[in-house]
Amino acid sequence: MRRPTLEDVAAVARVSPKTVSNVLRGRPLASKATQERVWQAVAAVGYRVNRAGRALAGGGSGRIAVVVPNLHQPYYAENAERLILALADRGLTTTLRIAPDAASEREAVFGGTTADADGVIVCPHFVNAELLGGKAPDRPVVQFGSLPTGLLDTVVMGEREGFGAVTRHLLDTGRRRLALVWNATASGRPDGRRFEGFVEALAEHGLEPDPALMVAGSDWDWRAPGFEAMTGLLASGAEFDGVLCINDSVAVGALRALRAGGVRVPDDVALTGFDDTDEAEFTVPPLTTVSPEHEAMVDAAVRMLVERLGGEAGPPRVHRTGAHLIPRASSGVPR
Amino acid sequence: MRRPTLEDVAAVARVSPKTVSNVLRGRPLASKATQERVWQAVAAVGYRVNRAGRALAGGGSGRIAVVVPNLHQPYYAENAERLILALADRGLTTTLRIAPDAASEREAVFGGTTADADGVIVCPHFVNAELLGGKAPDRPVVQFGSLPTGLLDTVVMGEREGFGAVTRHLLDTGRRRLALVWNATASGRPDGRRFEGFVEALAEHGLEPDPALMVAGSDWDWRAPGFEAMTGLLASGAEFDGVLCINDSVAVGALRALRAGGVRVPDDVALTGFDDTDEAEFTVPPLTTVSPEHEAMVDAAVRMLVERLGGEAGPPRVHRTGAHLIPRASSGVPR
DNA sequence: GACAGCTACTTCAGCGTTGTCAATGACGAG
DNA sequence: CTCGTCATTGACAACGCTGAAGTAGCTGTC
Repeated sequence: MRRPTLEDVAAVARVSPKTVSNVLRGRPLASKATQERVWQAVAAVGYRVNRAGRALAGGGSGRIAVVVPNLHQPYYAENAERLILALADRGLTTTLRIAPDAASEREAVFGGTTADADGVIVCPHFVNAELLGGKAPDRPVVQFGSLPTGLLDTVVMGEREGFGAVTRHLLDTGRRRLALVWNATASGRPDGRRFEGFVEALAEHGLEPDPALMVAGSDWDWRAPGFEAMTGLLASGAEFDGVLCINDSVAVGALRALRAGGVRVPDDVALTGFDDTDEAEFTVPPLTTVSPEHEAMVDAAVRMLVERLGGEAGPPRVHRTGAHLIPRASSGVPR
Repeated sequence: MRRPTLEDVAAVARVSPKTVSNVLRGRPLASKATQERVWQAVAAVGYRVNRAGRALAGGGSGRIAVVVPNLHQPYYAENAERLILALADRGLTTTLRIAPDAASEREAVFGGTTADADGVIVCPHFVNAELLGGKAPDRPVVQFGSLPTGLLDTVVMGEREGFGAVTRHLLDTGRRRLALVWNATASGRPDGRRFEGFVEALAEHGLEPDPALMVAGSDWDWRAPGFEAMTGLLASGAEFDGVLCINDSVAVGALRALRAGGVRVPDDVALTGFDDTDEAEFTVPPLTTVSPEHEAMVDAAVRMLVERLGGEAGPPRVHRTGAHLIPRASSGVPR
């Protein structure tokens, strides 16, 4: 019951193994008639390419490494799922690499443990120009989200416009004292494109961010830090009628803290997240959030990767996608 | 800048490539001194094994396929994460295959699209003896959870005892009219080991399941079906003071339905889940659940797989793990 | 002192595929 | 009718690694 090889197909199609190989790779070298015969033979013997052989001979492994910091945060799990399925549609298998720290993320991008992949899509938690050491990897790597480094093809989400939109949404519904629950940043203050969107939207209403209302959890953007940060904010005695969280998971943590503190959402305080993860739809109350247009992001990432795999040269590209508000009950009109 | 091969290492260590290979594979054929020299040479040239070459030559690819129905359900995402990390600890890379339907799950187990993996760990949604066609695959496959088929090494969680424990917990805290929110089953009625645990625990208190209190969502065990099912139960006008859900995701959906219906948790109704996923800790109120002892399950699965990869023969084994109650506020004592 | 039985290696062929380049045949031009 | 050209296809040698089957050199044995 040996697995059929190119040679078996060749015997049936009455051509050389090399011709079978050419047909399979879609090379326009064989005549129509030969191609036809080869495909029939492939079906007849039930041939499937041996990736190891192909990889050894230099034809590529057909394998893509998807790199995420973890899978327990829905944001990463859901993106990994979308990417894996989209890659599978193109006939590419996925090696999923969990890189929980900067060193392993860097290593995964450059290829130590993912050396057998033809390309990489990294959902970065750490990547930046410094981490990359200013060097571009020697195979196609697409960065999925976060800030472009100028070194990698990058898909960026509509962070500024999205966060601006949700900020305006709160302002438009009468909220004025807006708190921010962020992840830990190097500077100790909220930063990044989302923060810019926030500041811009406030400015349109003649407002400025209030440092007393900006809090961050410990080192990771996740539910527990959101809970901690909000608990701290409540304890500070600060007054606010709206809370914008850097993402949905943080918002879920913050929501629990608000409820534990006896604060009603949305009656006393409006709450919002970002990312449009599945969990946001099933919180109580359902969470207003921002959709980064996942489909468009995944499409762009896979398309760019495939183009590079196909030999496309040129400087790193940046694909920008939009973002739109998903209003739900957590930001309902206050009484 | 060619990637170093066995031959490069061999040249430095002044031995044959084959000896280097033997040392790398841990074969006790070389002398201590030679082994030492080889390892130094490996470090010196920065050698990393070429998996394609090894796989072609028959030495195995060092790659394991982890098969899950999806990654958007936290149960699967969290298990995938644990499995991938545990496999990585053993030097095994993971191909993550998302198999959303029975056909692709079967195909992934038998090896069509995962042919290049040395072994498989499948978190099944469909696998059963019939689906497998009564045949065992020709490479190590470990089934992670669900019912043993007698064809695969299987890790089973403490479903019956776990569900029994949570049932007793509700009974012990005075709940008597217990509803069940299940996933869709072939029979249209709750079944399986968890259900057995439920029935047993009820019997200890001289009670029987009430068909009017058993509901199921549509075709998938997930938040929305939990919501639907609970909405239906509320609409039926049935009275109950406790709800046991087949898993945490269903419970999250049910929780939202309860809240939407103005039912207070836990004051009016106690609510419980199963699986101890991360989301259960951050619902409002936090969800009482059952921990299937993830660590033990993952350890057992990886250990069995590695043993099989190491050539261990013998009939399919079943490793049973325990389960313990994690009481939280959602099942707090009623007023 | 010839030889079996070790230990410590090496040699060799081949895994399935592909790139390179050569070979074949058909066909039109001269 | 011969020759060059183009369109097809084939032969061959890798790619990096490992299993099987060697070959030395040494020890101990009768």
